[in-house]
Amino acid sequence: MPDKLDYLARINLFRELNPEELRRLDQRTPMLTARKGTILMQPGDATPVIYLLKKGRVRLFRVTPDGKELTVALLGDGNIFGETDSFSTGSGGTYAQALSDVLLCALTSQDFQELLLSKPALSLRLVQAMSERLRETEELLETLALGSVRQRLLYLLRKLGLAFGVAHGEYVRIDADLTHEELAHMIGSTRETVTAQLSQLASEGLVQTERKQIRIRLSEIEEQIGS
DNA sequence: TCATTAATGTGTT
DNA sequence: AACACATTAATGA
Repeated sequence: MPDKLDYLARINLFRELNPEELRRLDQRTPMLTARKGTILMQPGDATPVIYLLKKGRVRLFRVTPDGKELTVALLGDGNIFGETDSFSTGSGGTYAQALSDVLLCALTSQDFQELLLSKPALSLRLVQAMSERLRETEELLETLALGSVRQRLLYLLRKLGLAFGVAHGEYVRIDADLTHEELAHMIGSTRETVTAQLSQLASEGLVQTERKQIRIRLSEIEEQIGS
């Protein structure tokens, strides 16, 4: 089954674990829940922890010097995030916020290292996923630096369509409950501008929008990006 | 149902 | 892009 939650390189470590191993992991790691909106991690947190996201959605974001937020990644079930000396999913200065109620495992970096040693396939997968994340980050950087808001939004919609898309007749529905504001945070723009650009795109027939729902014509958007 | 909050739409600077 | 404000949908007491 294709992975629906693959935005900015999902690292699904659970996929590499069999049920017994998962059970063992559950037993030795504190499980915690947090409600929607909670900041799970922020720069300067004393305890280096690796989190495994068991259920829910989390966004990683950074704050620019002038106080604006830039979303760096959306994570779904099975993702990992955190900062330690030996491993980092961000580049320092990264916040993590729950976008839904979430269920997490907290691992110390020691636990995490032991886990990787006991299961080499995990390390391999981690390297692959992090390489992919790096590649996507470079691509994102280029688009953010060079593109118009329209270009950036189209780029984002394509990516979201590929990651969260569900076929919906002529359209692909982006199944991620994103608000215009959240979209703006992902492309370094503002809520109003995203709203306006989306209605522009809608008038061109490239997208259809409803509150917290967007459907896109993926292939036509890809054409637009190419040209 | 009513009141409040969240999301979106739009015009002005 | 920032701001103000209007409209509409969702939430929840």
